[in-house]
Amino acid sequence: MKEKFLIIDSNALIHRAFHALPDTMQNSEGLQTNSIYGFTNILIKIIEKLKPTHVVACFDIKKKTFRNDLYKEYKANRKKQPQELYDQIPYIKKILSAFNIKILEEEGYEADDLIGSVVYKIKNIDKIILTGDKDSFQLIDNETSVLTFKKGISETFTYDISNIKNETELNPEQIINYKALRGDASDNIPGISGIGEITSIKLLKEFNNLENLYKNIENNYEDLKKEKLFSERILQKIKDEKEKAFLSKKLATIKCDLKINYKKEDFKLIERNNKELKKLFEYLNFFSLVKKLNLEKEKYENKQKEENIIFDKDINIKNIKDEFIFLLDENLKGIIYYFENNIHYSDNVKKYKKIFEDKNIKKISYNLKDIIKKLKNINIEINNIYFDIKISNYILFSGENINTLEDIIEKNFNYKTKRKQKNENKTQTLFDDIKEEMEFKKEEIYFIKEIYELHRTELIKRNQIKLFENIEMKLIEVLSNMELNGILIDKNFLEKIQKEYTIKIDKLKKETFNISGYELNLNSPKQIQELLFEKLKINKKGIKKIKTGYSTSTDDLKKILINNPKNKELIELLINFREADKLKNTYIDNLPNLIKNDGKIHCNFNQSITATGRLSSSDPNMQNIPKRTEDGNNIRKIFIAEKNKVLVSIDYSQIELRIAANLAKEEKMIDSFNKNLDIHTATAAFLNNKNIEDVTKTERRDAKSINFGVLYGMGPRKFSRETGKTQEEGKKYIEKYFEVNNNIKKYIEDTKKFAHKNKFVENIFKRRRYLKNINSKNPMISSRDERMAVNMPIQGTAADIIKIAMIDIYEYIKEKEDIKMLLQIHDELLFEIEKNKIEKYIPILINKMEQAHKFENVQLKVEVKIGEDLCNMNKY
DNA sequence: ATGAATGCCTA
DNA sequence: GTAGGCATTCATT
Repeated sequence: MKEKFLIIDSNALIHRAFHALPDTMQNSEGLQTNSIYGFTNILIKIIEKLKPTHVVACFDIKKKTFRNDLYKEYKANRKKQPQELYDQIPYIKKILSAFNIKILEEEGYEADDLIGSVVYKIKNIDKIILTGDKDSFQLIDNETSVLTFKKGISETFTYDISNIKNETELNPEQIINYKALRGDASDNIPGISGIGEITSIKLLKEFNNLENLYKNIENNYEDLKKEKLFSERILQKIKDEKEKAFLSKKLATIKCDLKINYKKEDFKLIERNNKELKKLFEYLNFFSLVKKLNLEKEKYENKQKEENIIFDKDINIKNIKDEFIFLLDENLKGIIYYFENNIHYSDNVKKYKKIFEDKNIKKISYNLKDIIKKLKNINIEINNIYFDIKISNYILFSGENINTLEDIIEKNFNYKTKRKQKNENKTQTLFDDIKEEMEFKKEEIYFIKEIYELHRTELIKRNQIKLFENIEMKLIEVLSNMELNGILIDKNFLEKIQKEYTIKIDKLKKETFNISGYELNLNSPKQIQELLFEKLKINKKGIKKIKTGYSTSTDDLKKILINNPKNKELIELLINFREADKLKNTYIDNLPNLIKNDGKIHCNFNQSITATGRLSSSDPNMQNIPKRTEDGNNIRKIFIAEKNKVLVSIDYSQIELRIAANLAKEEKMIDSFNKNLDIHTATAAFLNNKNIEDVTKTERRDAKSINFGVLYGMGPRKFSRETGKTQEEGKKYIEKYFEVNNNIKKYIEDTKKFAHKNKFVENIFKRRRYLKNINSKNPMISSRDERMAVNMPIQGTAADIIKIAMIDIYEYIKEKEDIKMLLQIHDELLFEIEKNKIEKYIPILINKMEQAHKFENVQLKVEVKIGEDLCNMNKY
């Protein structure tokens, strides 16, 4: 194996990490750890990547260096760094020792001088200098290269003999001459006044070094003046400031002749002390690093050998410190939990009622929403819902679509749980059922604890702990409550329309077959294609092409309707069949299966699915109940209020446009909202240079389409299709929109820039969305990510605002019997309130929703509707 | 049984 | 153009 010598400029890395990582990174004792973490992380990564055979870490001892004797102002401009930085250095040295990496430092010298001297002394080995600055470029030679960072500490770049000239326009040995002329503001090296980057490079290209430059200036001054390559002013300065130039050169020159009392072999990288490292990392709360070193797997395997489940005796609450990590059995009889470094099992959940209800004990688990619901069923309340790793996993890694406990464990620890192994090869059973389940849970509870610690560190590091604790964790109980509430169903009405729709659909089918001349499956796009485009030979021009031929979607059927009057009846029948069949299948036929004993439907709100922070709903999806068409809206009569109660719907008015106006600080939009104008009419007035009252219906519709379209990154093609304009007209219209709303344009551009640079975007609550294809060379793919990037901060901010409102409202209503929160439909909340209490509650609900977040420019606004069923809702 | 493809419902 | 859930058909384990 080829030998490689990694030489670390420790102080440079420590400073870099200190400023690149947030100061919120602390261990449980309050020690700031960002430098330690950054340094260690880089060290591990570089060792993995370069696989050096020898390593040394060089440190400054910064009192006064020999350079201050030469020039007392040297580095005098440097601010003293905060004490929090210096406090971290001892730990970095301890970590280096645990890695068995030699540390070099010497009074009166900088790390650079030690590096130079090591490079000079140790020959016949490839040397890589890891540093944060460019001073060490002067050391580059055939076997020495410099590895530096770009973008904080997230990317690296190697300078070596082959590329240094291209990158800096200078040879390594010219670097010190460059500093002699140009100076270095950060080190307070003076240089020659009035000579900057361009002139110094030009001078060095002409004269190569300082000595030769002065030889020429002193001997051929008049000739140089005549040549006019450099102005007389410059030449005079050079002449006048000779002393300063040579002093600067001395200051910039790395000393290479310090005595190094070691041989090459002394720097050899030997096996690290894992035990010591584990101890250090655990003290520092670096759980992700424990994992990175594969220390965790080792730990778990050892633990497994020595440990068995302890069946608990009566446990005393006082013995549970402040964290309770637990999982329940499916049948709610058993509980398995982590306590005093052992895994305990009890077959009596009820015995733990006091612990669950204790407000001082933090509850930690996976999928607490379902646990809360189960415990509620056996009359146990749970307080201090503290950490759910399903939720933390979503905040941290939502882009990866990993949601199950087994997958979260596998992702974090590269370990396949026994449950997952079993599921993958179904044939073999490890144990009998109870024993097997116990084995599975034992593993899972162990990993929940580890993941909790790891995720918590990561949330703090990314500054997302507030989002996690104040929004997502608090929402869990709210959602479990809504799911338990459910919404009442009018079974009689459901049975009635089921019969009606059966007849209606049958009739539509028969009429269709009369025209087509044969029976076909109207649900089969393939057979519809055959009928329309082959049997009837309908013109395919303008019809959307899809993988299997031509589309038969309603949109395209409507196009056919316009161009083929003779097929009008058939196409209309198909469209009507589609709508009726959809309503019957999706809503009427399925809902009865989901009604529980209380006559209600209890949908599931998923808190960890969407990419933007919204909730989603399933079984059934209560967020897509029809509304737009008359027949569709009629379906809503299925959902009713309980006796003596009403349904109250409160929805945010134009919440996304209000957010966009605030984020972009778009004056015209802000003004329109604050004057309480209809935003689409106002936009139309601006676009057409008209007064508000003169805006036509079409103009308003086009403006509405563009107002929404902009939030999604719509292009001229879609816009023209939606408004019936030509693409040319559409393009002009959009341009006009951005002229009028220039701040929106700027906001979109800035967001895209941020996304390209960081590969993620974030909303005002620090929720992130990663965009892994944003820099794809394929413009189809990269622009898709750009659109997602523009949309997420807006949609995601709206999502978090309504979550905050839900939390506030729940806090207020949770003990009350006469008001319940039933549903969230993205920008709307549905309540069920006793009829004679609506005047009491509605103003309070309005206030809590509108005050959920205070914006600087445009405030939030809601609208209220009331009704006895979801179809007939009237303005309040 | 499972998954891709198509289509349709919502904010 | 964004964000979802879900039903059906049809070809494939």
